[in-house]
Amino acid sequence: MAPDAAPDLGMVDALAQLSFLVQGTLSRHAAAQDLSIIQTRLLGILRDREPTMQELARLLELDKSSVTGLVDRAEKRGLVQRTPSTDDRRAIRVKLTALGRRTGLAIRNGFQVDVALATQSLSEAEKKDLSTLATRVIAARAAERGYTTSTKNSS
Amino acid sequence: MAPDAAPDLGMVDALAQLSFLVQGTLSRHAAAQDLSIIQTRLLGILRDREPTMQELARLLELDKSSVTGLVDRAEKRGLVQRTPSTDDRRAIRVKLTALGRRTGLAIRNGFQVDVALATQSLSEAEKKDLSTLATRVIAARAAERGYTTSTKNSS
DNA sequence: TATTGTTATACTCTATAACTATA
DNA sequence: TATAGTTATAGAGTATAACAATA
Repeated sequence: MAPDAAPDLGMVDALAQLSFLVQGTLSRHAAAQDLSIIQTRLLGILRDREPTMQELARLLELDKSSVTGLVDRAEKRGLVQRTPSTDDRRAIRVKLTALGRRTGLAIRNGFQVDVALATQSLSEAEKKDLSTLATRVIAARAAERGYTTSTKNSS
Repeated sequence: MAPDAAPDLGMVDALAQLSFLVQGTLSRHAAAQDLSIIQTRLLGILRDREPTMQELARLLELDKSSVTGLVDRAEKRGLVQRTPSTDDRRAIRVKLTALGRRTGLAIRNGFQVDVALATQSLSEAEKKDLSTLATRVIAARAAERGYTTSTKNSS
């Protein structure tokens, strides 16, 4: 049942390769809904936010003009909606439509199955360790970027 | 020194968000060399291989026509080189140039610094745990895809 | 016939620069 | 003047379909 001990790749290669593995998996489930990774990420970010275009640009680390196109395409597909901001007449807020929320969930559910498969060789304790350690790395980064406490986003 | 306990995001969100964090970091160091993530990944894969175009397509999970363009642009910049395959006159092999190897290393070195920063709040034991667990997830996947033992690639 | 690689084409994604409207 | 957002433009990255050369 235990094949060979995996020689540790070291933190640098392990994190890089894991990120490619995860992005590939996410990409396949996004493609099943005819969406790209970045569109999927947009849906994930909007899951619990209604940011302005500028805030979206900061969250996605994209230029504001890139966000315009991204939101254009998502809106054309009925996944998100632009609404005027109440307090600043220059700004607009972007929010999920019901379809956008459903689509994001469908992708997430498919991804979840693959995550379970990918981690099935780990014990329950090891799974807990992995998600906890990953969470701590993310939280440290969020703190650096000045996010307030528990910030759920992506996927 | 210990801020708040990070509430565990769960495996699904933790892996997805970590992958975006890592890709963003990698992307910034790639951009410092005026390269994209996918070009950087190409350099990483070629670090210890001289695959044919078709093998490259499988490794990158891209269509062969996409790989043609990718290698075209890398070759134009002097990062890789096409050489005819000795055993099959239809096939060609792609390999790194000295510049390609240097550039890949420069990106990797920059990335390594950020990885150290991102994980500095973990104890040495925790770092070891994280890289080991990540390695095991990668190894399980590699086994599924039929790779032979220790396969170093990416970054 | 099947496989390897390229070309033609179309679309998404991205940044830069210039613009409009509001602050 | 500065900020929020869009438009125009150019280029990378991607897939599909059709092709040439070789197996």
